[in-house]
Amino acid sequence: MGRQPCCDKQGVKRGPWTAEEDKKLISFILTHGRCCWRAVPKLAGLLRCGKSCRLRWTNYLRPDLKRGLLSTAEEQLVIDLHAKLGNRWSKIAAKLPGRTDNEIKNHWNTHIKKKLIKMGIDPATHQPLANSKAAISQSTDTAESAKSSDTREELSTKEGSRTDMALPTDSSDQSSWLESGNSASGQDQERLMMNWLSETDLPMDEPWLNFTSSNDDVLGIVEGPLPWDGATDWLLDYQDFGMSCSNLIDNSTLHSSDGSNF
DNA sequence: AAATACCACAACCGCCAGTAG
DNA sequence: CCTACTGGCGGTTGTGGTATT
Repeated sequence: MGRQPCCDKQGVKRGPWTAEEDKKLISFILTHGRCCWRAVPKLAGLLRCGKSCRLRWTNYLRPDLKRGLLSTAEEQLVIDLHAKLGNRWSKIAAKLPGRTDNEIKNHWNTHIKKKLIKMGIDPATHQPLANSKAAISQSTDTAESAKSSDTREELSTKEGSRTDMALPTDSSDQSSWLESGNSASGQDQERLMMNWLSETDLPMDEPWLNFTSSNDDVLGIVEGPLPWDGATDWLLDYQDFGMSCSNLIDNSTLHSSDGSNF
């Protein structure tokens, strides 16, 4: 039988995405919706494999993504869900709007795991570790966690007030926020997007022109440092719409062939 | 100031499930 | 039922940035 690789590795670019590649991918998906990922790189003029495009989109470019550290509420939710679901990161991520499985997985491995161990809780079973000595030996094993995680926890506590902005602390607010998907209604989103596109005159074809943002942090969705440089600040405006991709796809001229959801 | 260690997270890899033909 | 193919998932790695020595 044998399985074909997702792409032939020859002539396929790997490694970090450039701002220009991001723009191409976003522009393509905004104008055409999400068709089969295998075809995306060719149609969008990218030297990437489809899988790489899909990952980049779902983990990084999707406009409905929240960025920044997980709030304490989100963190607690992750712990609870992990206790029930285990390492089913995509299922966990589905309960945290604006968060990706990759992001949660990373956060689990780098922060939560250490915290739990330090608290004497086995992150795998969520049961108390056999004894405190084991806990201590394990925690020393995990990156001398006491040394650094203390300071980080302080930091994260401090930053909690900042990151909490992304998730309303009031539970009723939160539920409505969750239901709404932290976004405008579908029609509004589309209208906003089209207005924005016309106003900003975002080039849909190459060459990519300078496009700078003057409005950073409108809805508090975009937080923390973004990996792209100033030349791609336009993404901030783009993300600020908090729009849902599915609406775009539903209304796009080119319908998704697989019909799957985000 | 330079070297080294450590951390966070973006990206990749390999596998699996679903499905069309 | 079988095969080929795609999208998605979870584990792992690579790399850039930051802290420490």
